[in-house]
Amino acid sequence: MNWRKDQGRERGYHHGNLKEALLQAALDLIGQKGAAGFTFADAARMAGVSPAAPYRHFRDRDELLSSIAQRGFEQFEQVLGGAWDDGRPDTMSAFERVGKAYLAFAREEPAYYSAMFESGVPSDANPQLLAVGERAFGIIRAAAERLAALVPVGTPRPPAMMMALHFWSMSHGIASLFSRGDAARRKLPMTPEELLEAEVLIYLRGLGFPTDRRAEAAEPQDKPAGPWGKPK
Amino acid sequence: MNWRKDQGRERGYHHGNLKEALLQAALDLIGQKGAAGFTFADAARMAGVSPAAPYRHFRDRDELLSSIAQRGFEQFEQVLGGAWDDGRPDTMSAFERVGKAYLAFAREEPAYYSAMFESGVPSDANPQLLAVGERAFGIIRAAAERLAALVPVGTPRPPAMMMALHFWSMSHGIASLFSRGDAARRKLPMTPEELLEAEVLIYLRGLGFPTDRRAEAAEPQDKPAGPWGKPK
DNA sequence: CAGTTCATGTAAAAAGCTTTTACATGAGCC
DNA sequence: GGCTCATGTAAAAGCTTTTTACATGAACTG
Repeated sequence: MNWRKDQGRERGYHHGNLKEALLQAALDLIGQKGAAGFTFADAARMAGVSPAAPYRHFRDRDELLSSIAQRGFEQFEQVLGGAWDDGRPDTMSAFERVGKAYLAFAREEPAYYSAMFESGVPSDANPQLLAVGERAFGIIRAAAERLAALVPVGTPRPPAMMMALHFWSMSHGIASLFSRGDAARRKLPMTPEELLEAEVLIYLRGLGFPTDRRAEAAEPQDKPAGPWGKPK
Repeated sequence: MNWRKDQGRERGYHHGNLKEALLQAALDLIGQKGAAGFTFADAARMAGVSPAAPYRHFRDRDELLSSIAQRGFEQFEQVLGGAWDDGRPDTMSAFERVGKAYLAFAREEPAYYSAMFESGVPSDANPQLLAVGERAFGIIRAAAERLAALVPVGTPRPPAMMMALHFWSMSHGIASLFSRGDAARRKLPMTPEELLEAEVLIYLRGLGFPTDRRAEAAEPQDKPAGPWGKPK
């Protein structure tokens, strides 16, 4: 049977780039029908190969899923890292960007987000997945550490790790309850971004940060020159 | 073929309570293999009937799943409602109970929690599911409203609805990231309960609540005698 | 109590997915 | 040109889902 029907020109017996095509197809399918609905055979069909072909590149359906989760975390790390930008031009506004970037990723890449957090793929399915997940969280933790250093004296200062977990759970909670593409979205009196921003603001106020949004610029050079150049 | 092999005594051609048995079986299976892994045929087998029998009680696999989600929300409503107990003996401690109850439910009933929030069942799969979901959230919102009434004067007081959404997303974020039975649990420097309690405490401090845990008892009789009797 | 009815179950079958095994192809290499 | 091995295909077994026709017996009905 001819599997590569009419999708572009024939490429002959060998596909040439099947692994990539399968990853892309699976991503599309997850986006359309959810992580649960996606089918190995469907991905093969979409790539124009026989149902057995994918087994040359992935041990089974789960390995394909975890590969997508891994790729998702890689992009996630990029996005969060870019948003954080080592805390430039100042910790507070960079931090705010990270939050927005988190929600933007969940909204714009629901297929990746779904594979990463809602597909049932264990976070330690393979060492690389675990590692890249840690790196992504590491960005949130780095931001939390910089924020922790700014907590006004006289206020109880929780461990930076705990703050990072708080930020992560706030973001993930909002993303998974309200910021997804599917019909699970509840009707909100505001956007998820506004909801998260308000939540973080109240939380930071609870840590003693000044309540005025403008006061955030007053970032003291508390540590004598970290590894980051001064913002120009 | 004899479907009702050796599980207890024979009950003859008719099962007698198949719907209930299927719901129970499905719940067990979801608990063991996750919402994605659970199979309609498996539930039938576990109930001791033919693979076609479940179709007499559920339109398809999805309807069984959403029935479980609905039942889960009913229990959730009970648990949260019991914990809230109309804010007795005081708003703050009752509120704290609700948070603990939320996480306890997620941990002790992972199968229900999974069907409710991670199975891909749309929140409006049927009107009753939507309704009971709203009622459960309504408890959180009621608590948020009572808390909002206690926000000290001079502090910006966010809409109670927004506070409720914040509490929900905090709880759900922690539950779904850290408080689940499966291997997705990350290693934490503290329990999920402690994590949530700290998060809520900081948030409340951000709303102007006294930071001292003991000060919480000082709840003014702000409204002249609500519908709740005074705690004995 | 006999007879009928109807909800509830079974059997069988079609269609599709997963995964394995044996075989086919052809790209890259001596 | 001829090997060799990665990469595809075909075929098959064993699942699941879902439908259709038929079987059973519990509960009315007269």
